[in-house]
Amino acid sequence: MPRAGLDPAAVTAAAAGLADEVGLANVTMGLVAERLGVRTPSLYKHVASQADLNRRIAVLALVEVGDALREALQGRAGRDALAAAAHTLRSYVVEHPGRYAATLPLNPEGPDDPIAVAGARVLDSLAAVLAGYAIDPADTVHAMRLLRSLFHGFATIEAAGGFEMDTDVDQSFEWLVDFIDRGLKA
Amino acid sequence: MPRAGLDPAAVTAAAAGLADEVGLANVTMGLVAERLGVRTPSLYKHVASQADLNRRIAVLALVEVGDALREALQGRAGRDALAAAAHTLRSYVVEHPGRYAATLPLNPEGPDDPIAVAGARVLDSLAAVLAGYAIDPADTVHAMRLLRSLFHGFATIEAAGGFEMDTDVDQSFEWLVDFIDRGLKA
DNA sequence: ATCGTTGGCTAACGCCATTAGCTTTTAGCT
DNA sequence: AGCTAAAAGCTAATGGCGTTAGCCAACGAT
Repeated sequence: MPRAGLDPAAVTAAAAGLADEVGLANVTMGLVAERLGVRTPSLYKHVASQADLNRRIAVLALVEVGDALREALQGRAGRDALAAAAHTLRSYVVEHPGRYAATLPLNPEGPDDPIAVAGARVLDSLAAVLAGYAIDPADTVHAMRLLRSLFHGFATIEAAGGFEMDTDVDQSFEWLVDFIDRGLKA
Repeated sequence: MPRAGLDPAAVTAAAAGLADEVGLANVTMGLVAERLGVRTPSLYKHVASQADLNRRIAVLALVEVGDALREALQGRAGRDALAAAAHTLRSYVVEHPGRYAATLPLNPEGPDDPIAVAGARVLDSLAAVLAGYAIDPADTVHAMRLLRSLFHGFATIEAAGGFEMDTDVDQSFEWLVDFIDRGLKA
């Protein structure tokens, strides 16, 4: 029988795709194997465990988010950059809820943990957004946490179907971006 | 052998306590049974399944949060109420991360689903906070979603250890409450 | 052509959720 | 007080999933 020609990246990609389709919690090793046309134990030649696979999905998601943010912020500043970052993050979570969910248990095991590296790149983009506002350097950390908390919370609740659909969620999101923009200018 | 004298509430309470101690994902039926001094299958006389147990934990947490909020908001308004609600929510999540995590998959199966009822009570308290500000009625929905997203996001990231500890998280939280207060006044 | 490495497979183990069916306690009724 | 029926516990068993061990075939380098 011919070989499947897998590698860690291919396994991670398949798992990430499944996570978006059926939810991260329902991504089973058997399901990933089936998707790849392989038997379950074969996966262990490429990833160490299910926990390892989840970490790889998280890194993939953080890298993708980081790239998307960097691209979206090209040449933008101030309110423009804020809106671009906000929409980019929300779109990513809506389109890839499973991948994104894998990033929630942020447990960097060290400073060179790939998850910490990829996470830091995302934070750099958020810092770039804040650079467009005149913020007391002592407050930038707080403003960063504000953005992280708000975007993460909104995306998570939206992905979980936590908002009543009788009022337009897009409209709320625009209102929210505007609210933050006004606040950061003061 | 004497009887254990369990009921759904006791099982739920034990499971919620374990969730706070070992994390919701690690709450196994066997662990709950052991905590209660009972064999695993006996639990099924009181709860239908593990999913049912998780929903009960979520309801418990939402009721507790709702009660805590209502009490904290007694006689307060405006910035005072906002700060009280914020601190109450954060404290609850820090002290009961496992219970709170059970509330994340918000899937109300109907308008009389206990999870929807308990959730609505929490939202009522948030609405009470906003009542202390002069907000265009058309914008209250957006402001509600702002508060939910922000508090939920902050608490979730904090509970996951997602904030670098080199800058005081308490200080960020105060800054954040102040930021929202100023914004809601404009 | 061959040899070692690599990637796939089958078989097997242990843990967990769940169900079936039995036994004993216990509350309510006479 | 004694009886009965439901409720609450137990043991045994099933099926799924993660993981490991050990075997064999494919493939790249010599």
